[in-house]
Amino acid sequence: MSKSVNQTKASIVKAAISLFAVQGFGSTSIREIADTAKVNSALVSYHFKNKQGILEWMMIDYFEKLFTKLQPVTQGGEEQEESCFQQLIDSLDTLIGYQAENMEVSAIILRELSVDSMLVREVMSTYMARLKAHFATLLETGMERGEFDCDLDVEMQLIHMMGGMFFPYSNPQIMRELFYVEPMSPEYRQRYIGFLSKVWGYKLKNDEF
Amino acid sequence: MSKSVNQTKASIVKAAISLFAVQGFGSTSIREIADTAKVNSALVSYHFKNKQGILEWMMIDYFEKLFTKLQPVTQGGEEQEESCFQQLIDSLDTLIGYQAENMEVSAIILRELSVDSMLVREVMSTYMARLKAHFATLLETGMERGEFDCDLDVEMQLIHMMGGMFFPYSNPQIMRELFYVEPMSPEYRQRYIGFLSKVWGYKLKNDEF
DNA sequence: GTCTATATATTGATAGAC
DNA sequence: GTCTATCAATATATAGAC
Repeated sequence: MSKSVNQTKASIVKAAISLFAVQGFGSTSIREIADTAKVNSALVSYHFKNKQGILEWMMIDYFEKLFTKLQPVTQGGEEQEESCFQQLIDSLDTLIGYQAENMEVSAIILRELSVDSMLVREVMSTYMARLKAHFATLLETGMERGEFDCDLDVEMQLIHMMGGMFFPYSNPQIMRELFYVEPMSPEYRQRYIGFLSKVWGYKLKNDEF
Repeated sequence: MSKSVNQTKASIVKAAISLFAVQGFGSTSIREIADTAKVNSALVSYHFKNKQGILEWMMIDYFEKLFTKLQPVTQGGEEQEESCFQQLIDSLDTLIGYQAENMEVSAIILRELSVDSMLVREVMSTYMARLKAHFATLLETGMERGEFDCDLDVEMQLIHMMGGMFFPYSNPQIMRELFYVEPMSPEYRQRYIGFLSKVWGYKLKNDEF
């Protein structure tokens, strides 16, 4: 019985992550990755077929693990279950925490999602669509239940919400050098969730005031 | 008297923009740019020194023109001048409009700002810092004047605001394929500004209710 | 699974003629 | 400013031994 993930394969991925993160996918060569991982460069082709194969593996692994952590939305009818507001905050917290724990991969993926390729389109139509659906469901059922303000454009709320969640992990350098915050730290996560709770507190329906 | 910007130089930039946008800076070669621009590849080195030189030219040109359009904040003491809230909305509208008019370059810059290089650090410490200062001033003076809710974390508001503004232009593909909106269109701009006005309307101090 | 060796193509960049 | 010609470096990818 061998290790579930090959040691060489793991070290290639690890090296690729650190290189892609600082200099970008396109500016990184297979040889560079192999050297950093201290493995023979031919092994990259063996394990991943080509450079894009590493990125593909990285993206799938990232999203599969993410969806393991995201609790499915409880839409069930009756009492005692969590409010949509609470579920929303929990989901945001999970997503932010996950991005913080995987800063480099998060940044790589968000960056590479802005280029045009077959791989990107596939990730977009599967994982990103699933992620959007998750938050859309929360927002919509929350509105049906009267938990949220129905006056606001739902799609715009989603866009604004996603922007707010992704941006700090898409451009951590901006966070660090411009705002002097470390998006990787638990403090940031807590601060951000606190901020969101407060902002949305204002948007809850009247009886919340 | 010759043209202020060399024709060849302009066509190289134009070609580089379309290539960088779809396949990324690192995955684009000088030859590819030259071929697309239908100019000799040696001219790229002549006009821009190297590939990074094109990106540098692109960034400087982009930000210089942006700051031409952004109205300086009027902090002056007395009446009759615009409210900070209105100035904020105006600035956001300008920035969003500018990004929409320069979709490809906006996406390229936001993407490349997430890699680590000397150029990026310089752009960050000059232009991005200036942009942050612009919005920070608006928010802070607005709070001093009692136009905004002072309970909210200012820095977090800035971060969230920037995220919301940049994200759609950083990842236009997500907007198109996930939300079915075209961030380049004037409709989107209007819709987004309308949304923001409404959201912040809730956060204005009490006498606004 | 890992290595050596290598084929083949592409890269960025420049020297020098026009 | 523009071109041709070219170099040296580096790229990806594979065949075949171990």
